Amino acid sequence: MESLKDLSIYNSLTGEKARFEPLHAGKVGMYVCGPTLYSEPHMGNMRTFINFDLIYRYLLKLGYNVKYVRNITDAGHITNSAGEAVDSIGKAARLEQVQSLEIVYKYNVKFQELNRIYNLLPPSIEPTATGHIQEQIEIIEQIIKNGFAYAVNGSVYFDVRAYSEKFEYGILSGRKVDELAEETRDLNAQDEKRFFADFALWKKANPEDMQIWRSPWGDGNPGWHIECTAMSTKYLGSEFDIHGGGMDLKFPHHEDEIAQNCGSLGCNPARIWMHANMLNVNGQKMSKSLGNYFLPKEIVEGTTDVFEKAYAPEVIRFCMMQAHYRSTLDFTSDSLNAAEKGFTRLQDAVSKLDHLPTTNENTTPEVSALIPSFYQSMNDDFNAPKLIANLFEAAKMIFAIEDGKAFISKNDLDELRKEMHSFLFDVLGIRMEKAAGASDEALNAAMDLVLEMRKTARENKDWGTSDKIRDRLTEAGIIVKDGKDGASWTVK
RNA sequence: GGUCUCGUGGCCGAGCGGCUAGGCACCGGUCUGCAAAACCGUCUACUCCGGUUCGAAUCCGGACGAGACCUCCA
Repeated sequence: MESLKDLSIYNSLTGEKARFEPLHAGKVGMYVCGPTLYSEPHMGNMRTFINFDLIYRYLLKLGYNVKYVRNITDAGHITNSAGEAVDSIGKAARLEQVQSLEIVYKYNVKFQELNRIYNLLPPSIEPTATGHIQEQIEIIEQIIKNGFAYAVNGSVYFDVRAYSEKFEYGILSGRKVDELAEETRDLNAQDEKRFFADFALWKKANPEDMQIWRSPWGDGNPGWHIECTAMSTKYLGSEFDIHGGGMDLKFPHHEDEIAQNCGSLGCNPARIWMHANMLNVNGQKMSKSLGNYFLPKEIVEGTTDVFEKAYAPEVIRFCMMQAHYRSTLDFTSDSLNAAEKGFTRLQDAVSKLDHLPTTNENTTPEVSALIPSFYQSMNDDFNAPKLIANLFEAAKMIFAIEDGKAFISKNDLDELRKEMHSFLFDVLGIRMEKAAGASDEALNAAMDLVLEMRKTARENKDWGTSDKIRDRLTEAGIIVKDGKDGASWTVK
């Protein structure tokens, strides 16, 4: 059984899959870059968070005691390479004529609501950048003390050249310091920096900034990358197991985090770096200008023009789980509809688990192989699509058992039910509640009566009445289906 | 321009050197008063050109194509 817990993880740092060995037996420290709350997270953001939720859930499933830290960026990102002040949060706040704290709070409430809708487990801690200004200042002081940063006119920059004499800048993204100059498109940003690749740790305040803090270098605000270094260190220590985020954060954000950690504490913060891939919509990266941009809530409510109909959050999550976290995923009406259909099939099979015939004979070998396959798939770098294929195999076997073409013992059935539920609900995080309609008792009672009358009509071969009831109900939005065990209905 | 991914059947997507996932659609069948649904079965792909190998979708080289990052971005 122990081999069932032999997890391998792909490490972006090495470009290889390796057996996972936690730094401290039985415990995992994981840090994931969370949302920047100057707007509502879009569907692409959600995919990353959902993927790390899956990873968190599987680590828990394997019995690890996981400390999962996902930060909230609520301090403005300060500079771009051109050296212009870009205080995203302040900008959005002024636009909407409110205080920055107010806008961050507003979007945080929305973000937490999305977490519930999409069934994400709450992380162990969700620390905010603004709540850790002091820690950030202390890290910056340490980096200066170690000789890897310098202060200029109230700002502090990381000294990439000094750093690269002792450490390797670019180990994560495969960049070479000497080559960085050639690949930078904009070379106008020299201004205060000694070297074009240097990046801000602390930026002097502009008069129009909405968020300003005091520091040893004067009033200002922290650089974009330093908050993660400060918070990961505070909650997980100088070195921990897993650091994750979206692919687009690999450079410069994560590269600079490594530099800051090495520059202050002498080591790479994480043993394993994991990067989740992007979500495409209709073959292209989600973008407002392409018209394929939508919010996680809009697709659930059917209020986006990108798709013709609404999709349940479980269906969206299921669709996402059918692609590996390291692959790009394309959302189209076809892929979503396919996921919806498949999800229903799996749902049917799972519900049959509760009243499946068992035998005293041996369980069919194909059925016995099911549970180990679930673990093997997930142990292979969290291969959820493969797990789902295994679950469909299980569905097929469940139908076969029902038809008497395969067999399962009582004990094995109990075990299969337990593990299928666990992988579906706990690991994939997919809810399988009964479809809507069941909540309205009056409607249920009325439908029971109508279907009973129709049943009588059918027994009398009164097809006219029978079909009239079905057609009128269809018009009213209620679909009636005649099965072997009588008629069933769903609201559509 | 630089760095790096990737190119799988009608569509979405696993695969990491031999045993050729899975879902959806299509088609065929079972069931059914009809319809729908459901279940069963079928369909055998790997951008192109070289190379390595007994054997390649899978490794190497090249071409073409797509995308990401280099600038706020999950």
